[in-house]
Amino acid sequence: MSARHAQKLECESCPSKGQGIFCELEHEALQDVSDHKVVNTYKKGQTLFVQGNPPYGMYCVSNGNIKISQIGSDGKESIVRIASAGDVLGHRSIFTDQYYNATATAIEECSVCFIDKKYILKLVQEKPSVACNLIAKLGKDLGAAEKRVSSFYQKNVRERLAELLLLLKESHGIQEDGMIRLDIKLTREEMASIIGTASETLIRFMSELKAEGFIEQKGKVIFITNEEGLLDFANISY
Amino acid sequence: MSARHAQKLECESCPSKGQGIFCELEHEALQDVSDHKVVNTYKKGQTLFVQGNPPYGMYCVSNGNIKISQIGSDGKESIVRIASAGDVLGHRSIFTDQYYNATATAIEECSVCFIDKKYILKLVQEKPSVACNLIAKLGKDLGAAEKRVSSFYQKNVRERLAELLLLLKESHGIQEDGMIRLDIKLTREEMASIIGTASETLIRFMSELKAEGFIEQKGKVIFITNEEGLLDFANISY
DNA sequence: TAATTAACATGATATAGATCATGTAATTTA
DNA sequence: TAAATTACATGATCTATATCATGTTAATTA
Repeated sequence: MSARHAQKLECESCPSKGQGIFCELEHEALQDVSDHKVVNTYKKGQTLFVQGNPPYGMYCVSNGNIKISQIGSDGKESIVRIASAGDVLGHRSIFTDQYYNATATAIEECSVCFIDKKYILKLVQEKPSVACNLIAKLGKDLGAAEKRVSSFYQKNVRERLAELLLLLKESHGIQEDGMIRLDIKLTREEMASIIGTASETLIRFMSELKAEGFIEQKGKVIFITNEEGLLDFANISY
Repeated sequence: MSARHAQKLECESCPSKGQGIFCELEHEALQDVSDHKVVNTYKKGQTLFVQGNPPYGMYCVSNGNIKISQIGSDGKESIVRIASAGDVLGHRSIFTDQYYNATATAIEECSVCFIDKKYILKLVQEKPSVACNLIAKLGKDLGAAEKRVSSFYQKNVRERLAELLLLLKESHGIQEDGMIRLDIKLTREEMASIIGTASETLIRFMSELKAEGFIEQKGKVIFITNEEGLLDFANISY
């Protein structure tokens, strides 16, 4: 195995190091994690796990974006979360001992480490920092999910769209030429299924935001040109 | 202090023992938890904590029902979760180090133990079972929240109402005279703010369900008389 | 590079459910 | 116990947004 190859596989040199749940582990412990994981790459559209299947372990995103979605009985896809570098996936099902209640799909090429269920359970028992970080991650996800639940009731589509753009700015925004580029490629269909609206309706409001100078589009890439303005009518109170 | 009074205060004899996050602790450790908590009683309408305030500790419900809600900028209340015996509250904010993003209000008389932030952080470090149970609780709550997010998109009000009634049956249902009594007193306004609809709309669909023989009402109390039927058109796929 | 397919865009129309209005029943409060 | 308030109930109307329709552009695939 070449040195370059080996390095690429180590947690120690993971692009997401410092953001993940293992960030407080000392060198040896991290090496041990490294030895217990498998790195997988997924192409756009490939699934990591599928709703209804039993979980065998946890996924840890090294790079790339992954959508976690639920399919309704009518076939409608609802995206409940987007996981990026440093995020974990499938952790919920391991600890609640349930089948996956969502499907994880790569929305672009990405590398994801898989850690066996047994090992992660052991790690949580032995390394309080891992447990605490996992609790914090779940807590943040829960907070975000609860915020979304109330947004559905309290906000109209236009407000939810502004909110989504601001959230994407937080998680994927990159300052560029005096504006903010959203470094994530979502189709309008996918964006619509995040805020729970029809794609036509989403596109209409995107056009409106463009016309009003809040955002710009270059191909699929979205730029936020007036954050203040978006914040203003996203109607965010917290 | 009388023996009866003392007993009432102990975790060892808590009505919620066995359901909570401390259920795997041995006698001494549980006694230690017991020594580090304060029992509070709340009357209907009183708040345990309020959106925007900083958290000082965690709440552990001994008995009674508590609503966790978010108030929108327009004043609309959205109930994101209901906590009952054995549930914990305010845990999210402690570990994510955020202010409360919701308000907890007693919807009936209830007893709740308060555990100091420092102590619970220490406990999670030292007792893996507590950490694991907390992870599992958060995981279940997250799963439920994500399910609700997709319900908003994939289901109409009638389906969400049926879903709510079935969820309340799981958490608060009591078999009684060949039907199931929902042992929780929610106003129609509150029920509406759980499924995200106007109270008038909720009442209309409740009347419909009554007329169709799925439920019965005696005053405020709701009985489920045809669970199969509800399940049938709740459109539940998981 | 042409052909095919998927994504984006916008107009026209339909509808689920919000809002407004009004009345009754059940709790609280005086 | 009466008065006042809050919750429940149902009808009438309005509106935000879904759905249908059709065309254009961009991205795949042959």
